[in-house]
Amino acid sequence: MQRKLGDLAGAYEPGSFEPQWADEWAAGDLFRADPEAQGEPFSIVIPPPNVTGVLHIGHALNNTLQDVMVRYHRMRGDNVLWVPGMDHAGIATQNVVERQLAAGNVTKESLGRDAFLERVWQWKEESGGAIIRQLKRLGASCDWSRERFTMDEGLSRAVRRVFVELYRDGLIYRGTRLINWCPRCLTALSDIEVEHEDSAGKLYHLRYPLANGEGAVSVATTRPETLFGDSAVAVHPDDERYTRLIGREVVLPLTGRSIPVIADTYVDMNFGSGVVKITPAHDFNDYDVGARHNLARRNVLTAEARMALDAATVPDADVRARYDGLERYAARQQLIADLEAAGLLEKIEDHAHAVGQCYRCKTNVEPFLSPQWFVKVGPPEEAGSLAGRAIRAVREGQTRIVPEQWKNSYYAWMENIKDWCISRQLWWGHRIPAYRCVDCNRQAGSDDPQTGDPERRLASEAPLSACPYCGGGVAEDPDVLDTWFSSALWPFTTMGWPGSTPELAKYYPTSLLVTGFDILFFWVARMMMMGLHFQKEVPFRDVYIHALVRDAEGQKMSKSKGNVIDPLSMIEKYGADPLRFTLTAMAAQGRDIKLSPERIEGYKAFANKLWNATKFALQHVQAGSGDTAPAGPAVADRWILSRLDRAAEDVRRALDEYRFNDAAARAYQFIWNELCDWYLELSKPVLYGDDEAAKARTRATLTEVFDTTYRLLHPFMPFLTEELWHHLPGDRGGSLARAAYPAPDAGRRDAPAEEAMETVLDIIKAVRNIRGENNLSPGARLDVRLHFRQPERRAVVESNRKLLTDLGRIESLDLDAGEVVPKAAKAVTAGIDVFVPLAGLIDIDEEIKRLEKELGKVAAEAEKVSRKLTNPEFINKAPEAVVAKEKARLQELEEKGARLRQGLETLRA
RNA sequence: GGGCGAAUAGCUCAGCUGGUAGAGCACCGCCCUUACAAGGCGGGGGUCACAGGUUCGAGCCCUGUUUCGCCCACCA
Repeated sequence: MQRKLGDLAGAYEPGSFEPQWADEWAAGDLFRADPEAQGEPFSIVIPPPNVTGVLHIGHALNNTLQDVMVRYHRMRGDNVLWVPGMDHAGIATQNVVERQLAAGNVTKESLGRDAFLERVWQWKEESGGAIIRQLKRLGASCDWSRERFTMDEGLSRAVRRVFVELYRDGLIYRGTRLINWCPRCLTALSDIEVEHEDSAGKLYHLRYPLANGEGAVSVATTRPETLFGDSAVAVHPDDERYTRLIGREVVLPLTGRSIPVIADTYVDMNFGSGVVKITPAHDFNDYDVGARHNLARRNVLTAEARMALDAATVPDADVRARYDGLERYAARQQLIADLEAAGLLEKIEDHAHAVGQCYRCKTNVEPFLSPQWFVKVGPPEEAGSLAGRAIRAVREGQTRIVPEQWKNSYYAWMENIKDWCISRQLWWGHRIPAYRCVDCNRQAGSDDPQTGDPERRLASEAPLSACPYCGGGVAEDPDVLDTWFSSALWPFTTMGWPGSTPELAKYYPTSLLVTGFDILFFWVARMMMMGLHFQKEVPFRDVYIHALVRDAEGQKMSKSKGNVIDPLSMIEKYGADPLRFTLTAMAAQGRDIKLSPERIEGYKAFANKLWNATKFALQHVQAGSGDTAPAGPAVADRWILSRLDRAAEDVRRALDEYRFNDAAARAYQFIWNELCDWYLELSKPVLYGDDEAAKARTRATLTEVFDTTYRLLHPFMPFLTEELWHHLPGDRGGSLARAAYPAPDAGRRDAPAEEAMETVLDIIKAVRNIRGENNLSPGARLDVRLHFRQPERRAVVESNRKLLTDLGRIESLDLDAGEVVPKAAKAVTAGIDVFVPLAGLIDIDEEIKRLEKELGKVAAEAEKVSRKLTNPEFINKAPEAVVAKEKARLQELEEKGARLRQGLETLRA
């Protein structure tokens, strides 16, 4: 994998090396996981992107964060597995292909099921790989040899096994229930696949005449067209306005049917008239009320949400003829017109309310009575139920959710969970492995005692050709499973379950799941339930929930708004590394990311900085290729190594705690502010000097520091660091991705060097400050005189005289100044007074102003601290260490103030 | 109707267990100094939304208020 570098001469151009590295990484065995190998397991399964898509910015964030963790752990020497793959995304993909067909005026029905599925597979093969290619371009270090697809052979077998086992355990059942139905997709949906969008609707007040002719009751509804399906009207049992009516009957307009007035506490006395129409087949509340009162369920709609009235429901043939086949909203208009004509429309009010919409096509969903398959997930309070176990696992900390605030959402949802409708009337997906015996019909064993599905069902992993009970013919269930059913199994099916594989033994439970909160319920919760049931163990130890990426204005990105930031064009324009670094640096826990291209551009400058710094270092390191092993490093060398050691420790800690932004910021800060701004500048006097031994030492340090820095930064910017790393001298045989991550090293930590350098840097900063504040030219060389209040600092200054004079642009440096230097600018650092004699350079008034400003700050600060210290409460109650610190600080400030004042007096004199 | 989160410099945001308010960009001044003008050096700028409370001490903890944002929910 040694890659002969091109030229570093030019500027940083990520496009010139990123794609090559992406190819090389993907081609090799670099990221292949070996369950037999040594090392602590660290495993992640990718949240499988839909085959419908291209990489969007959310994927870029999600996979960048995973890759940061994966590369970090791999470099730490862990045994790492990152499983890539794709999701078949049943309803979404079917919709895409149907739309394509529609463009050619073809329907899936005209093609037939098998031919249609062939088309979907074909489409999957063509475009399904795009996102994988894009992930590679982003730098994702997955084990590409293990790429899985939710509908591949192995996973499909696992899905059938799971279905059959759950069915046998009584955890999957079939029943005719009121479910959410999309009249456009023509399929059932689970509760969470319905989105509730507040919209401006109307509240219609209708009059239902009393059967005895004594007037009418007023009924408020948002859905008048379901009137035909009414089985009762309900009032609250305590509502005195209506107690006399309970048990009487009203006449349902247009049908002539008499329906009872019932009492149920579900009714809110304060809403509308306090009388509610009860339509058990078209409303979830009414369904429950109907069940309590044993009311008939009259379905008045087709699957397409058109009116379909039978003679029992609406005896009047004319009425039926007028409504049958009318689309639901047309029927509403018709009904209002009819009621108005009959004098039964009291009023219409504006009324904002939430209407459920299909999460895939935004069509208003219809509560619809139909036979479906369900997973029995509750009751949540029952410890042994699927939901109960999933709740307990998080409560007991077997799985940790980060940031913790999401735990509340998880609990809240889990504790109110209802059975999961898993059948979909689609073609694309896992065919439900269940059969209906054509001959055993009407046997005992009805699934649902109340609504009754009187046909015996058989679940079988292998295709079934005859009924095992009677030998008769069987019909395969035409439906497919909810796409989330197979994703719920992802953490263990991708590892070879139902086989017992070395992968499962080594890598399950996975170490970490990185995902967005939008699929916490769709996916995470279901994986918890299925993992616990089938593996007797949680599917992941940690769940890191990241934020949503928004545009610079904080708007959710959407195609219709046109504010989508396309990660691929960002990579094209700025490079994958800057994009990755931006996303990582902005990934603060619990906060959405407002992304703008300018930010990425900013981090490209950072990459460029490191690129150029490397150019500088190599130019010198290569010149010294014949160096022998240097003697002990100089203080500046020890200092930068010590600082780097601190940075490594901080970055590691941040990553261990999933504080991605802190980790990125710390690496950035070290590289730019310590390595580039200081160390490289400090190295110049040595490298351009003529002390060969010192040069050799500095070259060795440069090599070591850059080597370690690339390792440190590699998880964030893999391409740049890999490229630069191979430019370093020596044999860099493998890939940086397999090199060791910097670990805190007591040998590098060097407090005396840090303290010594602080003295030197303080003097340089003081001189620079005087220069800048007095508007002296940066080129002007100054005479500087130092007075040592703490003589022990003299030695370090003396031995770094060259650094000081170069970086401070000092003409002459006098270490023997007295306490007072007339007509000089003055700065006070720890233990040292810094004087710059004016010698006609400095405007005395300007310098007086500068000193006054400085003194003002110091005095104000000293005043604050001194107030604190004269407060007996503080002295008595604050911890000793805090008091001591404040005392020291006050002394320091007072000393500094006195010195500055002295400087002022000297100038004024 | 519940729940969660946010409010800190002109802008975008950090600020981990309460102990000297930070960064990037923008701004001002001086510099094309032999890695980098995608740069260097120096500098200005904040009643930490508001009102109370706890504490020796609050951006951080508690209560309330305001303004945004999100999630969940079957008020017809």
